[in-house]
Amino acid sequence: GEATIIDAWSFTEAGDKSLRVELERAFNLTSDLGLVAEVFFTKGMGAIRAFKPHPFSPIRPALAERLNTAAEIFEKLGACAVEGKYDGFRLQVHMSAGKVEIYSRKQERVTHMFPDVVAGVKKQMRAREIIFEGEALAYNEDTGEFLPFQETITRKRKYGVSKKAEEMPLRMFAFELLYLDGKDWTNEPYHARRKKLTEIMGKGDVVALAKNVIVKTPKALQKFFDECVSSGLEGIVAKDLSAPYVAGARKFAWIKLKRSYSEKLADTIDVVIVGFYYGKGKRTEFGLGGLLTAVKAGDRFRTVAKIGTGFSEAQMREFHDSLSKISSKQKPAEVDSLLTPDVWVKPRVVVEVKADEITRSPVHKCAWKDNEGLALRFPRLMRVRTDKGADDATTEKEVVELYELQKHASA
DNA sequence: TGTGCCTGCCC
DNA sequence: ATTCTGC
DNA sequence: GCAGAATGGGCAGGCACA
Repeated sequence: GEATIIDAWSFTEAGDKSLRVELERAFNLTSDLGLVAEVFFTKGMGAIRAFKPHPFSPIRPALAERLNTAAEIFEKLGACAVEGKYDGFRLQVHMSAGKVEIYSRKQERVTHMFPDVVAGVKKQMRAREIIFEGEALAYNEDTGEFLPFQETITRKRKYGVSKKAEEMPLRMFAFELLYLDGKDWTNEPYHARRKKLTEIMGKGDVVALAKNVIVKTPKALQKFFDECVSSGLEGIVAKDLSAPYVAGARKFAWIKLKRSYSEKLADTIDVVIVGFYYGKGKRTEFGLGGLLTAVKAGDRFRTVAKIGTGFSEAQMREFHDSLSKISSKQKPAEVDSLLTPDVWVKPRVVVEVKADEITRSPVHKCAWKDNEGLALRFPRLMRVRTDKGADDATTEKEVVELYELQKHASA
């Protein structure tokens, strides 16, 4: 990847990797390897050290690590800032001389998809030149509810943009200021970035500041997390008050805590394996890349998720061996599935799977009705339930109940 | 014109 | 997105 | 600790084909 290329440049000049960090910073601030190369080879390291972001070159976004409890986060950061985590898509907005461009998390130009955001930014941000970030999502003004990610994502489109924008206006929750009127803000501490962002935010319906507090105790952190979750957010992101904005890195300056990390707030269900896939790359050697799993509905087994993560290499070998022994040439008669695994398996083995939430599905047969079923979002294997048989698996009815519960929980 | 399959990008 | 593994 | 490589659900859009 880019790291290898940058290392190579460092070698040509210094004979080792010593220039890597600075070259990488230049790349992270512009997402433009060509530009970094040109500057490096024509002007040298002095110009690389002087690199700063500028409008219309997307900055590679800072990323967050994760921890599982508020206590662990506080141990790591001490007193810190905490922001609500919104379940939409991340946008980086650039504005200069009245022109606005919007970039996605992967630095794609997505301006044309969000005319409503563009208009809101022009109207609300009191700046000549700015780069800032936030999360955009669909929002119901009347009920105050956020729409599920599945709805928000339909705004990511090429055609029918203005009609869709009218039907489903977005709201953008801003959380980072990176550049303002010629000044690079990425090296400023978080508290300064946030203060400045607050100062330049004008009133309006589109852009708002992300919910934010400063906490001085683990208890306060936990309380804010609970508030966020009960108001329908995914969780929180905690930030080191004195840390700069570290572009393109997963540093412990940002730590996320999602509601699904907690045992109590996650959906953990027991599913039956009905098939498996051989897998690609490294997994070829284990003979298993993933599992097709189902819940129980009377005498039937209806698919609810594929599981492709959470097992160790040893576990993959074990699954391959044990499942091969109960394989079936064809789909077992009692299984309802639109998907075809590489190997069908008699529904016998139960595994515990964790998921962030339950979503409507066009491909999974659980609770299938009117061409739509239910599926798990972010399914991962927790453990094998050797103590359970197929009859003890979670039922379709229980999944429906969890789905209903989840809908009402976010009010 | 409509359907199904595949890809790329969101998470 | 989550998770595991080699470095 | 970090980077890389496996993998998940699902959306819009492109393309082949009926």
